[in-house]
Amino acid sequence: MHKQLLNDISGFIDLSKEEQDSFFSLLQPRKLRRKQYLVQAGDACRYECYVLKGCLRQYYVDESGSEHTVMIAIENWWTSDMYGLITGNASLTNIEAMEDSEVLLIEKNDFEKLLSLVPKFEKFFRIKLQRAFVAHQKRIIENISMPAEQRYINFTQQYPSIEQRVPLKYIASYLGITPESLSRIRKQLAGK
Amino acid sequence: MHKQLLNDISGFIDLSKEEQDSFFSLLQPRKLRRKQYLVQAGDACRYECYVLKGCLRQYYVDESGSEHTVMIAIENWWTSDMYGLITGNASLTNIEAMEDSEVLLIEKNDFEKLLSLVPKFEKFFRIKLQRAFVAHQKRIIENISMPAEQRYINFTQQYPSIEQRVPLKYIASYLGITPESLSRIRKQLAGK
DNA sequence: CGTCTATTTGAATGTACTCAAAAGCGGTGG
DNA sequence: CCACCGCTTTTGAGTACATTCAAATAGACG
Repeated sequence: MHKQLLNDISGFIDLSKEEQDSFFSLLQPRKLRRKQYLVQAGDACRYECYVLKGCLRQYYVDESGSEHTVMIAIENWWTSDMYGLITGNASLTNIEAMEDSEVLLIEKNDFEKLLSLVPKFEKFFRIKLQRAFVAHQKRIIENISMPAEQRYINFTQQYPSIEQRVPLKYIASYLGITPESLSRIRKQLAGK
Repeated sequence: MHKQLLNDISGFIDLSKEEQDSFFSLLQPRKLRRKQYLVQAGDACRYECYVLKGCLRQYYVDESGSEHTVMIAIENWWTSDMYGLITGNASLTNIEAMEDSEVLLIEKNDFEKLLSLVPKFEKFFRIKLQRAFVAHQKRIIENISMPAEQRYINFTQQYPSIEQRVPLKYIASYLGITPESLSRIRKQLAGK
């Protein structure tokens, strides 16, 4: 069961049968419909979430009401409103399914229990977070140093075939540009 | 000794006297002159670095030779080229002292040793990385959703009095704008 | 004091934005 | 199965913001 997730984990730490079982016992499978929220800004973020199937987006809504895509999580990604999760405060972002999806949830308390009961998971998430750190720095560098066209090209390489799954307007908002600008950039690139 | 660092750590984990000592034994104090490199892009990143005093900047140099400031690390911050550190590959960024500085270094191998010998440090760095995760997401949101003027205002609030310490051109490159644009933004704001 | 670097200012250019409207696409119900 | 509706994407025109390049001014350091 949950072979996907186990594969992911065993790339970094070795779990005994018992550790696996106690981990799995904390996981709550859930199906999400397209457009269904996993987290809404303002609510507490109660879960860490692993995507088995489908596609979620995390987005921030600014004062003027515009949405800004923080993260696109596909199969085998972890997602949550990290701010809400670690502070216990209201979440800053929304997380919504863009396709009918299947996820595994770990409740905040269970997550903390897991970390203290099976310290190997401290290592696992530390490593995951280090990689996220590098990925975030990369995205920041791109944002501050590259024009939108180049950021779009990089995006399509990082998420191959995602354009067939996700409305372009969300990609635009991930890149920090308007849908109109993305449309023009794509037209531009098509003519090459 | 190293009270600063101990304070920081004890906010998150409790260390026994022995654990403290074994931790401190791994730390290498180093003084850096202004403009001295701690890491150069292309070299291996051998250290995790804690800033006791002074101010460092981490920056990326693109193909056209422009510098882009990824991070500004002042007192009590940790810094390193995380990519180089976790992969063992050549560093992607430079880290340079902007003031004469004092830092504590942990060699890559010692760092890994520490994590396996004293698992509490897994927790400590996991928590640090979670906070960095949130901070990075915040910066990404700002980059994709706010005009340069607002990003600059936020920056001055996040790093109060840093403008007295750091040349403006590095702040501009942190914000992803040219020094000329920052100059105009500041002029603009001054007239309010 | 002089030199080197950082910052400011100006003018022209370019990139991305807004607002408005048209075209395309997908799903639903008759 | 087609027609319609709502949402996404494209296109156009005008505007705003930030850039480039060049030059002047100001500051810091030896």
